[in-house]
Amino acid sequence: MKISSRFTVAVHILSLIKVDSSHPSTSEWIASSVNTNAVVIRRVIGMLKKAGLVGVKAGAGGAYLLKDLEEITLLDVYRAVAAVEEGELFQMHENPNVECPVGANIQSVLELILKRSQDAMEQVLADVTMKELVTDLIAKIDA
Amino acid sequence: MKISSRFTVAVHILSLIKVDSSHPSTSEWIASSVNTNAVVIRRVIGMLKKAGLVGVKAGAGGAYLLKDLEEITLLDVYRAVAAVEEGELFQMHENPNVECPVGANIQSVLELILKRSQDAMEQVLADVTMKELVTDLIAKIDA
DNA sequence: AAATGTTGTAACTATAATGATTACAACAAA
DNA sequence: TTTGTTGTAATCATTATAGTTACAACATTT
Repeated sequence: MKISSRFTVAVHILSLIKVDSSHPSTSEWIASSVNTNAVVIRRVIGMLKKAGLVGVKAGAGGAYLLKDLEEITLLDVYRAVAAVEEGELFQMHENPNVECPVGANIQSVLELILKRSQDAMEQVLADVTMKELVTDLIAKIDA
Repeated sequence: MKISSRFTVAVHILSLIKVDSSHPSTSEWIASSVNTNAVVIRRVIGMLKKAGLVGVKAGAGGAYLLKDLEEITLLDVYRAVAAVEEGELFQMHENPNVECPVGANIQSVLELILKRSQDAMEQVLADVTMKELVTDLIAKIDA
């Protein structure tokens, strides 16, 4: 299974808010850039709002950043949209048979390794800020 | 979303084949240790077989290892059961609007970073062999 | 050769998450 | 007051997962 596109959509949203100042960042406008339905965008923005990353002018239209892009890591975004529940990237099989020595002990052995693996993935996200991403993005746009 | 439990089930299967030599490794027997249906086990074993990790005595009953555990990394197992299609851990949103500068360029900027993140996760799996895991497992069992 | 037990698959089911869509009340700004 | 937007509920189609039943093909044992 894959990690929900909510994550990449959220990154797109934040980038667009920052890069395009010619339009108010309404859900319709963002949806036309992402190429999806405005309600999908509103749902993701709702999650970013709960995480304190953006604010929204209710009724009036338009989302805006509440933090500097330097202060937002990709991991913050990833967590904000609950792309994966914390510490739950790998699905363990449930209730192995504890009567069996292997069944009784496999979980704890695996957990350690899988956590390391997941942590490594998240660490890469933690090391990239939205600022860096948008800088790269603008470089591409201007190229 | 989470990575399919096929992966941890597969690790359980390989471990059991190695650790428990008192029984032939039939799907029923393995299923009773994993605590699931025998057909689920057969399906995973089928994938491990395609990947060349195990052989199965058709009709007679019993799976057996085709490689030394030192030669099987967790990444091999992960790939064998197609827990995640190669290079596809993160779901990108499809068809962003190329009329929009952000939509036109966000994908390529994101791809690089997400690939790094995914590679970091897989590298941890690649660095652990089934041998190490089973050694840890036996240590727990004997403790 | 026959009986037994296992494998490999197909088919079906239930469950859950995703993403798209419609609808509409609440609200802000002009 | 009008207009346009947000927040949210409700519904739907699609997809993957995991469990289950059923059964033909096959190997081993007697």
